[in-house]
Amino acid sequence: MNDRPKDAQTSALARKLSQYFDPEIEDLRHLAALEADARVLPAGAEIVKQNAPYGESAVILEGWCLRYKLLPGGDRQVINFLLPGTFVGLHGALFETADHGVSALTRCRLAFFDQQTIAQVFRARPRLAVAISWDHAREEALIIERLASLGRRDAYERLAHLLVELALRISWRQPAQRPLLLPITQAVIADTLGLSLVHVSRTIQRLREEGLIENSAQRGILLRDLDGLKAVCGYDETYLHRTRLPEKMRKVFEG
Amino acid sequence: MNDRPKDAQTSALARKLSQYFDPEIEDLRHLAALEADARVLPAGAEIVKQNAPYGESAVILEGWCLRYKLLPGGDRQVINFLLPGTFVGLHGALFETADHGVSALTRCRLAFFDQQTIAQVFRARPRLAVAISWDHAREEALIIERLASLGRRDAYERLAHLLVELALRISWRQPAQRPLLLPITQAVIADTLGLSLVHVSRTIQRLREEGLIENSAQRGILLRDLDGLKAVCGYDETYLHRTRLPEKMRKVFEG
DNA sequence: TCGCGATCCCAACATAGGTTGTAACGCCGC
DNA sequence: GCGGCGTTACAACCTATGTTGGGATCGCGA
Repeated sequence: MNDRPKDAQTSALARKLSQYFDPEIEDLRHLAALEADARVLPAGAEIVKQNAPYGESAVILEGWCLRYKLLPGGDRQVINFLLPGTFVGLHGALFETADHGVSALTRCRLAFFDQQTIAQVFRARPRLAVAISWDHAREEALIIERLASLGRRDAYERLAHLLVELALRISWRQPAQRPLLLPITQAVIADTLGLSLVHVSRTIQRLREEGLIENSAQRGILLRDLDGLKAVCGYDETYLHRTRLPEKMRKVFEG
Repeated sequence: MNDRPKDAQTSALARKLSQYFDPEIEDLRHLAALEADARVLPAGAEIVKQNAPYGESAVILEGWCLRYKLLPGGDRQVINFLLPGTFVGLHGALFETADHGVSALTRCRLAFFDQQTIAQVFRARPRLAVAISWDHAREEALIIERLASLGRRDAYERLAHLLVELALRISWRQPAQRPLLLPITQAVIADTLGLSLVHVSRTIQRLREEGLIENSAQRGILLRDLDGLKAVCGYDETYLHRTRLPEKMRKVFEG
């Protein structure tokens, strides 16, 4: 469903939104305006500071970021993983203070823009506003699925589910990429799945013994048997919503 | 901050969005168009069916609804509680199939509208589109806080946190309402907090023994000591975002 | 009036997962 | 080469929570 020719030069943002609709030249021009001010950040850099007033908003051009929440006790709960083409602090800017933080998981390239620019985009291209709402709803679906994981799956299933989800999200963007190596540490996994570091280690060990993953190589986790992992957690990818806007809806919103 | 005079006749939706900005007459007229087709549903009615194509969208006029996800094993994970003034299936309509269900928790009055109508509203009143995005971001913040609860709080704190959150959401809408009686069963709480029914019962008992709550009366849980409950979970209400759009942002988006 | 389903209570037992502690390995700056 | 830091491995023990099973209460429809 996503096999139309793609320009390798296209920005990640445009590529993502074009999963939703066919952007016109004018749309692409406005998206490009958002991506003018690119900066490189090292892994671990803090992009949005929790409990501080919101600063600038940005789009991720390259690399992974992490949204997380710090709790009174000092614990950290990872909310979700942000891949290239994702906004950082777009909707949050509508609030006074940030109720969560965002940091760079890997080395990243981000494009910062001010609110004037995005407001301008919304006014000039209402269909982009709808596309961005659609994208927001899709990101929310990921968070909801994680919620269901924490609530109703055990550590073994949770881990398998997370690994499959990340693998699908990556390989959807870069179908060619092999092997499937995820750039995450066990500490990040623990804070994502609501487990202790030790138990993550135990559970990874189990998956390894069963031949589903491997992590001897370098940093990161190597997925060896994606279908096996899917079977472990009964993976159902409906929530990823890997489809375009239904034709019926398109007519309504484009009309 | 929210003590401007309110017309009791105003719809819940208009009241909610006016926490965000001052609607003009024209805005209210368009919102009213969404609320024309009101229907009453009994408690337990299914509004959105998981795994089925999306049907109509709606706004809640009265009563509480429940968003939930059914997992392969038959477990249910409650996503969040929808109060009057909340949309049902608004963004979901942009997807092909529903990845979660919505049902009426209490007897409800809902106003259904078709996509043509809402698209029309967005075109005619862009500021309403922004207001609705703001509202969406606020609902998402609730889900994220729940995620943090499931990941990093124990049963005792989780329960206290949920009770405080619901109490604040209700009493914000109806400051006068006393006593604070929540219309939820222990089974719903269990499915919300990722606990077993039995453990919810145990934990409620503990809160009762400590004089924080009471549930002898009728159906539901009666909150007796809100500050005590807040202390139990270290409640920080930042994530509720009970503030209006920052002045700076207002200028940008209204300009 | 009876019975039935939903809700809630309670106790005994089982286990998933947390906590603490130790150790090995690779990477990087000095 | 050394030392420190981040990451991972693994074992012993502990506790929060799940499971099972029994029973009480209440509202409501037949």
